[in-house]
Amino acid sequence: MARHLITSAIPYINGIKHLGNLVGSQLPADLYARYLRGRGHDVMFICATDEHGTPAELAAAKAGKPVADYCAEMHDVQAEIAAGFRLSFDHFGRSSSPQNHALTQHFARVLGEQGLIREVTEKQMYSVADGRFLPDRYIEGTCPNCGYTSARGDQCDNCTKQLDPVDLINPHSVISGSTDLEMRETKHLFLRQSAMKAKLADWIDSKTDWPVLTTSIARKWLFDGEGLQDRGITRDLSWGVPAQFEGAPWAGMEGKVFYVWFDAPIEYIAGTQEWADATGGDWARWWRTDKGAEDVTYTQFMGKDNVPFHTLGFPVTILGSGEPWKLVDYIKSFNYLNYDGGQFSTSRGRGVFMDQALSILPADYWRWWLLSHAPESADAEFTWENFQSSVNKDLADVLGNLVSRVTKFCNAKFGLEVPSEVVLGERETALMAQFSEGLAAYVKAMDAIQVRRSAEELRALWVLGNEYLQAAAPWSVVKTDEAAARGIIAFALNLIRLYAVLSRPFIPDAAQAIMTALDCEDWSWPEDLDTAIRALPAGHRFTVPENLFRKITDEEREDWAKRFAGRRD
RNA sequence: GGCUAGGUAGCUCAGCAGGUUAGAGCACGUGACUCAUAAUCACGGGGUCGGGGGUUCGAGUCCCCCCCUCGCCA
Repeated sequence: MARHLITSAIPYINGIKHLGNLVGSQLPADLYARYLRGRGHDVMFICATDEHGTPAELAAAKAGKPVADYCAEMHDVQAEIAAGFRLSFDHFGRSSSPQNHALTQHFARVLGEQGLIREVTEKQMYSVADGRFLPDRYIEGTCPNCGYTSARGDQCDNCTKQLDPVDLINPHSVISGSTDLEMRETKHLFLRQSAMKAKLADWIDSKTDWPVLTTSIARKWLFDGEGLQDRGITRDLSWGVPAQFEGAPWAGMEGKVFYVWFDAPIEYIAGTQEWADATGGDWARWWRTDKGAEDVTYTQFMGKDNVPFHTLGFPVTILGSGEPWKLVDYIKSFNYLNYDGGQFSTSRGRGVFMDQALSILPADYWRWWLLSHAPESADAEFTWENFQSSVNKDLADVLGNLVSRVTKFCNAKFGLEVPSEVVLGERETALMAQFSEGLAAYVKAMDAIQVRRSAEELRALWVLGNEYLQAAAPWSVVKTDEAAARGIIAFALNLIRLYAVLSRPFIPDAAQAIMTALDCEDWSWPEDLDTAIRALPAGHRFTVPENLFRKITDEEREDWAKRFAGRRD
């Protein structure tokens, strides 16, 4: 039994995420976590909400709520939706937790003591009326380029020109509307990533088995242009981890907090501490190599936009601390999922959001499609036609119908119990050989976290069941040799139990429905097929389950395509 | 403009340490079967692997140039 630490990139707090976000990190992480648990390994699967920063403040202001209240509410909303998708986190934490406050300040202090943080004085826009410095996004004015009156301090949304706040005509504070703005000197902390460049480069070079997507992005940031740059890790906000604290190796940082990309990954650790505090568990054995984590395999999942923070920023924090923290072993990154010829868009409400998805169909339908089309080698594309045909064919026809025809046939001819012991005849032995080969391919793909390939191999196993049944034809055999027909069905029922076990990482609800119908609780992984195929003995009672999956009709498909094309209501 | 990843059957994608007639699923056609959610199974049609050069006995698979798409950066 091995020990696996798994983290998913933590979703930002300002609203409900769309399917592209889901398939880029949380869902494949869940697949892997479930698979490893299924194999009997010890798994710690951590996720959280990323709550600090400007967008959270803006979203809270828009909702007319204090930012702390807003985040608390949205965390609960996201947690509920995650549960709806059956994401099996051991803990779904919050980057605003006391644990993360303390740990982020701990890392900042240690990094400061290691000489990896420097103070930088720069000029920034200050709002006298608001009594605070304003991030670029908090300033609006008229674009000097196109005349758009609501251009932001960092960029004009109308003509997309990159701007500096001082470029704006009639600049004003987004918070108060005040035009009483002035440039003032201010001090920020920078993480000296550049000092760790060689070490990071060696580390990345040593990861020859990582996805190209991961290493190529890391190398680009390491070597592109002038190479890896130091990055500011503080911001002028009130919502966040205070940058001035007792024992801090610097002064004058009052009113500033750490920037999200610094504290967000630290939440992986703090989230585990939250779990420990809630359950009485031991977090250190997962994260401290001096306290039991030396044999932990740590895998991170994320979309490609998050790769720089996980290959450079966070490792600088971990390695630079000089303390024995567990460093990531494997980074699985994903491309983007597009929606019907364009991008998913949170701001324009284009595409399907997680809550909407669940309101239309149960989690398994989405899990199956998303995972079997995960954007691994390139950006992938969601279309309703593809979704409909995949779900109908793979889930309803290939798997669902197999379970249905076997259980119903048995009930009709022999009643609601396994009608015979499993006896491996020539046909069954041949199938077991094929199955064994297919299972090995499935396991190999899962071990390598090849998501699409895994789905393909799993489906191939389902198909074997149909091939077997079709060739064995118990419905005609029963007319001349009832004992033989009983044997075929006993074998098929046991095959179905195996499908439940093997399919659980992808479609946990359907897997449970099968097991419940079979009145079985043996979820153990079929390390030995010959034993596993006999798990349900003769006379074992079962029930005929409701159809596992329904089909998506053309009318529904057209209706949904129309509904999600534009504005989210 | 720089960089990344791509451009392979109608659709979604595999394949790429270069090597027999280029694969899968879906869709399509024919047949089988009738237990099952008009499901399943078998067989078949269909691609000059973005374009052009080159290396090689041999190239979707390596090199060069060009075109197109997506994203990141400037």
